[in-house]
Formats: sequence, structure tokens, C-alpha cells
Amino acid sequence: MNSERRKPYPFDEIEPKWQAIWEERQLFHGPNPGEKGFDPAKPKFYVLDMFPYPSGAGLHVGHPEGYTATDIIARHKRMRGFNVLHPMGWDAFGLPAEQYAVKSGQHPAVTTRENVAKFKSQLKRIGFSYDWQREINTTDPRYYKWTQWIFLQIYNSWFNPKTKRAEPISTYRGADPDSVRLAYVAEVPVNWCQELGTVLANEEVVDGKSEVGGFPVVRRPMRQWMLRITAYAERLLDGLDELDWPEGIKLLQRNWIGRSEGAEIDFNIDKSDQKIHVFTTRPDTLYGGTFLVLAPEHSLVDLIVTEEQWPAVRDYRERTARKSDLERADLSKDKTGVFTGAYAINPANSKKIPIWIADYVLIGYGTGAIGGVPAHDERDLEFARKFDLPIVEVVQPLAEEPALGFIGEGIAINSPIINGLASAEAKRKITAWLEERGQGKRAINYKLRDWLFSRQRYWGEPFPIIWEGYHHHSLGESELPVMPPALEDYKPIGTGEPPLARAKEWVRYSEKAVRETNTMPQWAGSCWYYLRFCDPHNDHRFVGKEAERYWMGGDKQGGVDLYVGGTEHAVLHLLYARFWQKVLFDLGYVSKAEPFQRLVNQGIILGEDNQKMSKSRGNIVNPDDVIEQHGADAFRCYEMFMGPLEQMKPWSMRGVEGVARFLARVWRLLMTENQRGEWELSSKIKNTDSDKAQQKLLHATIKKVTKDIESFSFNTAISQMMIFVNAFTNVEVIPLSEMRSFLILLNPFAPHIASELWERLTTKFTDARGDITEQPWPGYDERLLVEQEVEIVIQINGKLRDRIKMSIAATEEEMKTAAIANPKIQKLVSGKNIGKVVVVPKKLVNIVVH
RNA sequence: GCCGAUGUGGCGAAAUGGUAGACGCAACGGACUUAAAAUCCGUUGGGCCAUAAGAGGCCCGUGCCGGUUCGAGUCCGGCCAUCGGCACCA
Repeated sequence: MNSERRKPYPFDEIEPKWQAIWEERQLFHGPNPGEKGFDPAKPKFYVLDMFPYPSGAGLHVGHPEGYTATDIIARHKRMRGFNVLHPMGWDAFGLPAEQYAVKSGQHPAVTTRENVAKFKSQLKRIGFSYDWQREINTTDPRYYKWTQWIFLQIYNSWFNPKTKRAEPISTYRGADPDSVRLAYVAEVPVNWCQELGTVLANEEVVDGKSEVGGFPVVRRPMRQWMLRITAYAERLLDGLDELDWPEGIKLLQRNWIGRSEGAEIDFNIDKSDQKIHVFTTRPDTLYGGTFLVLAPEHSLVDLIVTEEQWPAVRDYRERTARKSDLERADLSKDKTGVFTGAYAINPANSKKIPIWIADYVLIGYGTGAIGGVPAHDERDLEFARKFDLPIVEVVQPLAEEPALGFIGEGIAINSPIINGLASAEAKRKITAWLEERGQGKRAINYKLRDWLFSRQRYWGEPFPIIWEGYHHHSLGESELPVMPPALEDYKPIGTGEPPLARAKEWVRYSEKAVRETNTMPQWAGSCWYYLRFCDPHNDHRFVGKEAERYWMGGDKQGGVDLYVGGTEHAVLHLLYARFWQKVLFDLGYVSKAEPFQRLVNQGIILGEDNQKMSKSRGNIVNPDDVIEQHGADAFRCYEMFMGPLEQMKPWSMRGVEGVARFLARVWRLLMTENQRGEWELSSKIKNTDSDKAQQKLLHATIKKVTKDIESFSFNTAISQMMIFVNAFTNVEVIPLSEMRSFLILLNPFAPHIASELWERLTTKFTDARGDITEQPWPGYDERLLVEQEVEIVIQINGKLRDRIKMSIAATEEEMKTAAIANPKIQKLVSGKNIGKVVVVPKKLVNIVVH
């Protein structure tokens, strides 16, 4: 006897069978315009998953959560007559493959190929209906050729502040085009990670440590490629309003962009021609400005510091430079700083105020200089108290509270020009006053920084750039793709020079020119992959015009109609991709300014212990094991049945079993086991009419499942299907057409079992043709859902007291009369005064008594 | 510190301002079986009353406190807790 427990239904046979059929018939290929099989009458629907980084660990249960949701939508939309684009690919440049290469000497491409193969087989095993003809891989030269090409478009563009659009650099009339390109080189303080041997984007640094690996990150000035994303700050912010995204994600992006309105004020320096520009959101507090603070790295420091103060300033700057971001941001520590010896003139009252440097002022925000207003800013107050600087109150709070330390809006005091004005008015007036005198202007500031776009890594896209001395030039389109050289050693050099610099032959481009040796960050490939999916094999263009217009165009709905993925990309990928899309839009290459019309985030799946899954906790669930035991359909359905998609929720193996039982019940509803232990179609299935109650249940089920799919309530859709199946256990006759309709509803969730049962029905009955995937989605008849009799709830003062059955047609008056006449109610209200009686038709009667 | 999300049985969760706990898990009881598994049937928020039994009845209950309403898990105000994001952003 086989010791292995018998499978409750033969998912291990039918799942591979249907996966092979789908592949062989290429059922899920969505044709492009002009392609064979393209039907222009069908509306398009582009449903996209965030493509994975194919790590060596393989798929975890978090990936298929979003993927199952999009698969349900994709299968549903196809059955509703849409031409569906549902692709999958690989975001395969990245650190793990490179680090493995450093250790093993194996080329990252080999590791990547293996990992992709594993991921792909795992995804296929779950039965996702991807159009595999459109598979892409960001590390494929045929793909990154176009990533490099897009970089060249960015490099060869500038942002025209008049039109607020990117334009070809040839339209720039200034002297130095290199100073305005959207891709430029700058010597900037960057996040340098010694351990990784590379610089990182702000977005890749978490709590002063690298997001990958958790290694310390320090600030260090280096020459790097930057993308001028700040030029798009306003448009990136405004564009959010029109998007159908979770408000929380929009907010994260808004906060990341961090728009502040205020003024830039020019302070003259005593005994110097230099001016210090200061950004403030509170120009109304100018009279309270009793000192200035520059960031230690501020370029004016060298010019204004007095001889006497120079040693202290130099010392302080050195100490600051050594600090990691984490140390510098440590709020618990005291404020530190050094007096420069120089003084500025407060333009409001012409008073001389001292200029300090302090590391609580950041070089990266605003102008890297602030006006210290200690009475109305916590940090300035702390600083002033520590160094005994004067404090002047200039805002009177409206409520009874002390003015000192008050940071809200109130009434201006001790400020001759604006005394008595409310803060908002005071801001306007003082800004206008400054503007008249050429001492300042209205200004908007963003937290968003330009995007540090170069990395000192091997496993990334090389830049299509060459250098002649200190001048960079772009390579021609015909020279793409620029492929990385073969290397023996992938290790970072450690000095900040990229590993590509080792390939001396490759670096030498010509007599005079050398290649850029930095590579692009991992985000580059994912910034435009959704475009490539529209036309993945095009050798002449990054995406064909017609294909782009068809899939990414459209009127109200546009671009990717539905994008599903985790919140971890809220400010990284999703911001970068929007930025590239806008540049390409400005240059006329794409139809829409926004790539992702609708975004849905799936929640994190926790381990059974309610903790985040991790190797160290040993609570990781491997999808392969689940599929082995319960089948892909059960796996899919469980992932959807766990709870609302967006919500964080713990895994439960018991829960999987429950859903597996449901699918087994579906199987046994239509199949019985004969003497020889073979499954055959149940003889109870008859091609006859269903009874009233069954009909009603079916139509209620169609309605609920349809609506729930549309609203992403997959868990309740499955509940409804369970109710449907439960109603048919132990019935004598199983009506064929009801089962047909039910299988269609089940198909997006559990496509293998639905396909198999459909096929088995079709071999015996001739009422339908073709595979289940070709069937149209069933409609429902609202009239069948209407009850003849409804249960009316009777409440007294809002409390449930009794229920009665009444005809659906009962009038409000009849309901009221029946409720009051009810003996139980009579007993309860006797001796009391009946007041208002609220009647909700078909639902309830509430009697108010006192 | 600021911003956001979430709080409902033993557990995952359902509930257009109108019967709280659908559906599933777990648990318990029963049928089938030599036995177990599987399957099927039933019970299952808490407390109290009642009864030979079967019914039946009452009170409390959606994090806490208040409010609006005939009626609040749902709306409003204030708190608490958990999770996530940002964090000296001038």
C-alpha cells in the first residue's frame, strides 16, 4: 500500500496537463495591432505585476499574492472580451548576483540565467496566464540597449523652465549646455558605502545604513552622474492628483517630494560683497532672526571665516565630515556649532547678526543656510540657548500661551513693517517688501534631491558615454548596446573607482577618449519595462509607436490600467518610472504623462507566528511545498481567501487545507469514484432545469463574484462560491447549466480544476463547446434575485425584538401595523407611549417608546 | 516628534447608518468504519434564567471615553495600543 496519503482530487495530474495545453495553444498571448488574431473591436486592458528580481532563494509566498490577484483580473477580463496584456519579466541587474560573482568568480549572467529559469518554472507551476512571448530581462543586451538609448535621450535634453518641459539640448541657447542637461556630472556629497564599494541613492539609504546589507554609509564628495529629477518636482507632485492610487502611497510621494512655500532672503555680509541666501517658510519671523547658520559644507564658509576662527571652523568641519548620517541625525545629542567670526546684516532691521556653522543645517536642503529665529523654532532655540545667542519674540500666539517657543501661526509683534498682521498676511507683506528692495523673493523649495544615477558596480548597464579629458560625449545610437567587458575579478576596487576600470582595453575607446566606467543603478531597467512589454522584440525602437499608442494610450483610462505590487516601491521605482515617463512624454515618444493609471498594493504575508517571514525566524513558507501538498489551485485560492489583498496577514497551513477541502468538494460534486478507483463524471448531473432556489443562488453568486472581482474583494468572492457549493452537497440532481456557470466563475481563481471539470462535462454533454477560457463571463438576472417574502426586523428603541415574514410588496403602513400588532411587541410596549415609528421598506420597523 | 493605516469570537475574517460575527480554521458531539484517515450531519461570542426533553427567554458584547441619530462596528470629537513611513527639511 502506498504510504503517501491519497490526494483528495488528482490536482497533480490535471495541473501539469492544463499548463501544457495553455502553453501549446498560446492561449494567453495578447496580440498587438497588426498581428494575426488582433481584434480591433476589443477594448484593451493592460494589467501589470511589479516584475521580480530573480534571487537565488526562489519565489516566496509574497510574490504570488499580487500575481494571483492580477491573474484573476486578467482571466476575468479576457472572459469579458478584453484584449489583455499581462506580461512578466525579470529585473535582473542587482547586487546579489554580483556579490555571488565576487565570491565564486562565476559570471553574474550565469547566476541570473539559472535564477530566472527557477523563477519561471515556479511561476508556471502556479498556472499564471502570462503572455510568455513578451518575457523580458533587463540584463539582456537587446533590452538594455534601449535603457542606454533612453539615457541618451535624457542626456541630450534640458528642462526648459518657460515651457516646464524637457526639450532637446539643441534648443538651449546658453553658453554651457552641460550645465543644464537632465543627466549631468557633479561633484557632490554622496552616500558612500565602503562595504559595498559603491555610492547609493538617498532612497537606498535607510537609517544611515545601506538598504542592501545594512552597512554604514558616509557622506563623501565624489564626481557622479545625476539625473535632474528635481526639475520635475512640481509635475511629479501635480500628476498624483489624477491617479487612482491608494491615498497613502500618494502621500508618501508627496512627502518625499516635500514641497514648501516660503521666501528666499538675501543677507548681506558685513565687510564683504558676498551674500548669503536663506530659504525660509516663515519670512514673517525675519525680525526675530538673531543669527545665521550655514551648513559646514557651505561654499561661503571659506570666504567669510575670520583668521581667528579658522582653526575652530576647520576642526569642526573635519569632525562633521567623519560622521555618518546616522550620527549626524541623532536627535538626542546636543546641538553643536562654531562661530565663523563673520556677521551678516538682517535686512529687516539692519542689525548685525553673527554667522555660525552647525551640522544641524543640511547642505542638501534649501540653500544650505538658515536664519536662526530662536523664539519660534525649536532647533534654533536649542542652539541659541546652548551658545547664548539673543532671542527675540516676533509672533504672538492667538491662544493663551507663551510666545517663546511658539512655532504656529499668530500675530506679528516687534516687527515694525508687519506688526499686528496675521502670519499669512505678514508673510506676503514682508516678502513683497524684500522683493522691492532686491533682498529676497517668493520661493518654493523641495525636499526631493536630484537622482544619483551612477554606481561603482559591474552588474549594471554601462553608460553610453565617453570622456575626452574633462568633457563627456554621448555615443551614437549605432554604438548601442554598450556591453560590459569580461572581467576576472568583479570586486569593487574600494577607492570609488568602478570595477569596469580594470578592463583597460575596454576603457580605451580611441586615441583621445576613454569610456565611462560607472554603471547605472538597478532602478534604470525598471523605469521603462512596462513600455517594452508592449513591443518586446522591436529592434528598431524602444517600443513601436502603434503598440505604445494602443497599450499605453486610451482616453480616460490610460497607460497601465492596473499595476499591483508592494508598498516598498512607493518612493523609489514608482517615482523614478514616473519621471522617465514624463521625459519621454515631453520628447514625444509616449502618449501619456503618467504610466500607471491605477495602483493597488498587496499587503505583506507574515509567518504563522505573526512575524515577518525571515530565514532567522525559520518561519518562511515555500510555495513549492504548498503546491506539492495541496495543488496550485488551492495555493492560489488560499492566497486570495486569507483576507483583503491590501492587508498584512499571517499565513496558516490549516487555512490552506480548508480551501483545498473546498476545491475537493467542487471535484466530488461533479465526479465520483468508481469500483476501480477511477474518477468519472457523476451520474447525478442532468441537463435539466434547476429549481427556483438554485437559480436564485446561482444568480446571487454570479452577481457577488463579479462585483467582488471588480472591487478586489477576492476573499468574499471565494466565500460566496463556497456557499454555492455547500448548497449542492447531497442533492439528488445536479443541474448541468448551473455547474457550467459556476465553473466559469471559479476559473479565474482555480483555472486548472475548472478547466478539467469543464472538459469532462463537455465530453459527455453537448451543450457547450470549447475550453473554459474561451467562454464568455455569465450575466445575472436581477429579477431572479428578488424575494417574494422578506424577513422584517422589529426593533423597539433600536433593539431587536422580533422578526416577521412579510410580502415584499408590503407597504410601509402595512409593515407598521403588522409590527405593532405582533403579540410579542404588544407585550413589550403595553403601558408605554408609542412615539415615532421608523419603517425601512423590506427591512425593518423601529418603534420608539417612552 | 510628525504623517498614515489598523484595532470585531480561541484564530483568518464578513457586515450600502438598519438582524454583529457570513465564509473558513480550530474545538466539541454524532454518523460511517474492526479501527483510523477521509467524508457527511450537528454545536460553537460571553453571562444568566428556564425545561423531563425539545424548544424558549433576558442581559452584555466590535480598543477606551463622549457625541450625533429612531437606530452606530460603520458618522463626529477626544484618548490608548499595534504596525508602517518620514525624521534637525528651516
